[in-house]
Formats: sequence, structure tokens, C-alpha cells
Amino acid sequence: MADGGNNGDGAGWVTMGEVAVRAGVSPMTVSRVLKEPDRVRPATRERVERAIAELGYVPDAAAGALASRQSRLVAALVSTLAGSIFASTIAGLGAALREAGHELLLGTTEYSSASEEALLRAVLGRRPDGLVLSAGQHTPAARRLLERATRGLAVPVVEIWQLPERPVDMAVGFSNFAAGRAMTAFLADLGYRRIAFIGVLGPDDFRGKRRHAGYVEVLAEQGLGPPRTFGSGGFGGSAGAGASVEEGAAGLAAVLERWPDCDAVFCGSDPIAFGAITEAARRGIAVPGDLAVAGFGDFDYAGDAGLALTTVRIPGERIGRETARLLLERKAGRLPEPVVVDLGFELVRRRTA
Amino acid sequence: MADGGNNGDGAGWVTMGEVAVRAGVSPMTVSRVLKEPDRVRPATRERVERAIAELGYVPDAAAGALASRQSRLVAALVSTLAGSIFASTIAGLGAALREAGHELLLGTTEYSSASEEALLRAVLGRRPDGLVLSAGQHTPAARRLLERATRGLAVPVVEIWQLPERPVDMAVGFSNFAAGRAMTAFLADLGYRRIAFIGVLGPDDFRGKRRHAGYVEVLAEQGLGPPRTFGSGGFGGSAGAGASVEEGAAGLAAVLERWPDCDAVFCGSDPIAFGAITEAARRGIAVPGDLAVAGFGDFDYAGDAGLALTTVRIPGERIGRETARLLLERKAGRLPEPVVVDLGFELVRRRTA
DNA sequence: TTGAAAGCGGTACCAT
DNA sequence: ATGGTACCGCTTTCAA
Repeated sequence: MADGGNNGDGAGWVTMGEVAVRAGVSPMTVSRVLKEPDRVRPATRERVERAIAELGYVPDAAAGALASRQSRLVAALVSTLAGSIFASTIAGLGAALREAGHELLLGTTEYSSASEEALLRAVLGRRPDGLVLSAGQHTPAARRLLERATRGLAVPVVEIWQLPERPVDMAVGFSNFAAGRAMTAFLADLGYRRIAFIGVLGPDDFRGKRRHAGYVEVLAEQGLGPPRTFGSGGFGGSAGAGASVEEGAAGLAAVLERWPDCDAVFCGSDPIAFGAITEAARRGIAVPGDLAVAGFGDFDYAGDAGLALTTVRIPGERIGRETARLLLERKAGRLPEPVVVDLGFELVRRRTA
Repeated sequence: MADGGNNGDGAGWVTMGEVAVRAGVSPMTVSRVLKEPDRVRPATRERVERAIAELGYVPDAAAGALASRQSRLVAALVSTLAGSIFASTIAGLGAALREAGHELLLGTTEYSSASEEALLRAVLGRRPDGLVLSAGQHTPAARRLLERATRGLAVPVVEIWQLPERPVDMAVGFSNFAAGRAMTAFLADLGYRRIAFIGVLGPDDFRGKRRHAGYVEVLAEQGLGPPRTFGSGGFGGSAGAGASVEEGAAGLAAVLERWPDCDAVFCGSDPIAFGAITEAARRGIAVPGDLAVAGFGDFDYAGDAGLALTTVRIPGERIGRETARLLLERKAGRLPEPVVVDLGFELVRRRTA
């Protein structure tokens, strides 16, 4: 219906100049209508807005970015999307950014045959206004790139999820160590004395190791004997949750063989806990009657209608939104200092412990 | 260590011009080293490459996009990241794109208070080389935008997951209808005669409705009586999986009340199946002894170490990679015709049916 | 309140 | 094999 009529080449995008011609103004005025409507006389503004609508004009963000030196792009690099670990965080981040007129560039390192450096390089080429990293995965080459990028805070960085001891810049998340402590202490308070731990403790998975360290410390403090740990090598990060379920099953079998008297198992993740519970059922072991099981993550299926798992809940979406907030604040010139935000976690007691 | 030394302002990025100066060549030669290395004499190329490394030069993609009219960006708009429905598809898509030098721009419509149109508009502003849509969610305003964008195939579009009857352009996925048929027929072959269906059949969730339609058709064909359907209103698309688990539990309760004699339940999704199985356990109903349960999706926890759920597996990652392939082929000028790729699905028999 | 000119950092195209 | 020049579409800056 409403069609410009000129520009018959078909595949082209409408430019600001074309809008300007149609509205009988200069391109600058069109630009102002878009960015600072108040500085344009209402009558003019209206004509321009009509031209924009009629032509279906959508401004070219790349051109805008080049001229204004603001990409309005935030890049998030996470290890994986699987297992819904980061899903809610990414969703929250994306939603908050979009509300502020920014877009989310997503990179996952999971299947990446290419190095983390290649990903980072590609992403930095986009000149993002912010960089979100799921911490603890920086290879040497990547670290060098990162340092160049953040030199003088050219690109603000937020490390999410696990709070790093020495943050690159800002950080939003929680302490896996504290969470590991909290759940272990909680189990101890419940009266369990022989608490085992099943988790992925491979060389790369330093988050799991932090949770485990918390577990070990509480055991020592409360005189609950030496740790009963079953740690698989794992694939680091957050390998497929399906694999974790199997590890949980295998882990419980191993634990029961070595420590047949144990009365509780703290699992490093909900999928692991799922596997452990399945294995317990297979052996006729009542949960929590004979054996209590606790998880970590509060995944979708952990609720009362599902596993009814006692676990630790991480405020994933809030981490995402808070990350967006910090990035935008920093960009706006407020918040010049690096900040570390601990959003904590929540113990959720259900029926397995 | 290796630092350019000039350009002391701190927050700036190294430009191609600076690299050129350092290497003693023109910017064009630097550009060639990056894009068509073969057309540069090895000695020159080496000098340029050294300059690039020493300066830590990362080309500005926005400038490149503007000049070349190629953003090397593919935008994917999905309803949600939760429940790991699209996670593997997005991961596969992103990985395949990156291998070809493209980046993934992600948009989710889930929490979006803004309309789908706003999202689409923001994304089109980036002039993506391709658009990936989880089908069936186009509002009128969005559809108009889409049509403008795809007019003359300016932006190739791939609709994923559910194969649309009238695709906008290309499509990669499977038929929910066929999948619904297949699982129902499979249950019938197994000897089940009174098969119920629990699913989300709200106004928005036309995918679930397609599966249900397949179920209904097979029932009729095989003379298995009228459908025994419990359909919740749902939130359309793929609302939180946690909610689905509860729906599964509630659904089974409702089904058993209305049709106490039923011997199998086909659930519209794995989370629903999870809830149904939980509810069955609560009632002392043996699965599959007293009641068979089948799901849809083959989520992480559906495996043998977990639910051991009989379900339908969708090749999520392959959908992502195939989507990338189509987009890149089309861009390369091959594949001028719209294509629809049916990647099918797989029946996975485990222990619940 | 509006416009003209000069880039932003690359690439296409045509010379050399 | 290499370089010069003219843009890509927008914003910044300054002038009117």
C-alpha cells in the first residue's frame, strides 16, 4: 500500500537520505527525530515520522556505530547453553539490554573447534560496548587479547556466575565455595553425619571444585570425618547434562561401595543428583529414608512435581539483569569503579533431604 | 612486551591505517592480507602480519560491513532459551556460523515486554545476512516488517523446528504432526489400546496442537476410540519447563479421573511426562506395568540413567547446523530457490512404554 | 530549529 | 603485486 515508489532496485534498504528527501528536510533532521525528538519542531518531526513509516525505514546500525563509536552491542561468551545453566541468565541479560536499546551478541565455546581466542577476536571486531564472560576460562592467548581490549576500560567486562578472586573488571554472581559450605552445613544441621560428595572435579571445572572445597571445610569444622568424595574427571565447564546424570548414577554406586554407611550425598549439580536418585531407586534404597540426596542448581525438573530435590537455587535471571545494569551504568559514565556484586544463592529444602 | 608505542591515548583501537604505516604499505594491502592473502607477495604479507600481531590489531567489523554491504551477522529469534528446547539448535547454529566467519545475534521473545516488532526492527537494523525464526509467531506488524526485509530476498530467512505449511522462505525442521502420529502408532503397536494425551494446547502453541492432531488421526485410523485429551491452556510457545512438570502431574490426575481405564499416556513434552510419572509414583501406579508413559523431546534427563523415558528425539543441533549451511549457501549465490529440509525425528524406546 | 561539511574505518574498483 | 580514490550510511561539529 504505502510504498515509496522510487528506488526500484528491489534488494536495497531505504536510507536516511531517502527519508529526508521525502520529508523535505536534511538527513540531519531525520537523525535528530530518531535520537533527540525534542530538538525538532513538532510539525517537522511529524512529517519525518510519516516518511519513516511510509518508507519502512530501519536505520543502519553499523553506520550509526561507525559514526558514533558506539556499537550498542554487548557480547556474552559462555561455555554452553545446554543444561539450561546459563539460559535464564542470557535471557535476563538480553531482555534488559534490549529495553535499553542494546543487542546481544552470543558466543558459546562448547563445540568450538576454534580457540577461545578466535571467538574473542571475532567478537571484539564488533567493538562491543560490553563483554560478559562466564568466568575462569581464559586461555593465555585470550587473556592477552582481553587485556588489550580492557586497557583503559575501553570495553567494560563483567564476569558472571562464579565470582572470581581477581576480577578482570566487574563481576556478578555468587560464591560456589559459600554455596558448598551452606549446603553441607545444612545437611549436618539436619542430622546427617556421613555425608558424601559426588561431583565433576576435572582440571577445568574450578567452580565444582570450589563447591567441593566448601564441603570439605565444613566437614572438618564440624568433625564429620574425612571427606567421602567421588569426583569424575568430567569435561570441565558444563558438559552435557545427559552425561552428568550418568555420572551421578555411577558416582552413587562408587560411593556406596566405598562407604556403605553414608547417610547423605551432596551432588555437585542437579543432573548428578538425578542420576544418584535413579541409582538409589534401582537398588531399593529409600530417599531420604536410607539416604538423603541434595543437588545444586534448582533445575526445572527439581521442583515438587518432579524430583522434589533439596538443592541450591542460583538467581540466574537476576544475574543477567544485574549484569546489564552494571554495563549500562558504566557506559553512562556513572559507576567508574569496578564492582563485584554477590547475589548469593538460596537453599531450597524439598523432599530428598 | 610487543607494544606499538605510538597512539598513547589509551582507549582507542588500532586502525588499519596504523597497521599500514607500521608495515610500510598502504591500507589496501593490509586489507588484502586479511581477505585474500594469496594476492599479496609473501614477503609483504609477512611484514603486514607482523605489524598486525605487534599492534594487536582487530579489524572493525562495523566499518567492514558498511563498506562491503555484508554484516556477517545472522540473527536468530527464538521464543525461549529455557527448557533447553532450542539450546542445542542455537549452539549448533552458532558454531557452524563462526566456522564460516559469521556471528550470531540472539533475540528471545520470552520476557520481552516490547513487541516482537520492536525486536525484529532492532535486529534488522543490524542488516543481518540471514534471519532465523522459530516459526509460527508472527504478529501482523512483525509480518509486514518481515515482508519488507525479505522482498527480493534481501534477507534470507530460515524458519526452524516446526516446518511451516507456507514458509516465508526456507525452513529446516520436522513435522510435529508426523511425530505425533509416529509416537501414537508406536504405542498402538506395542499393544496399548486406551491412549490418552496430555499437552499444552493453548491458542499460541500450534506446535503442540500439531502433535495432538497426529495423535487424534492415528486413534481414528486404528479404531482406538475417541481421543482422551487433557490440554491445559498453557502460555503458548514454551513457557518455563518447571510449569510443564506441574501440568504433567495435574494432567495425569485429571486423565485418570476421567478415564480410569487408560493404559498409556502420550505427553506433549518430556517435562510433562516427568510430571505424569511423578504423579503416577505418588499414586502407586506402576510405569509401564499399569500405565505406559511417552514423552516428546528427549531432554537431558530422559536418558537411561534418569527417567528412562520413551520419547521422540529431535535432532536439535543438526537443525542448527543445517540452517547455517542453507544460509551460507544462499549467500554464496548457490541455492537460489527456497528450500524446505525435513530432518525428521527419532523414536526412542526406553523403559516407560 | 535546521543544515553543510567532514569524517568514522574499512572495501570496491580502477590504475599503475 | 600494490596503491589511489571514492564511497558505504550515519553522526559530530559548527555555522546559519
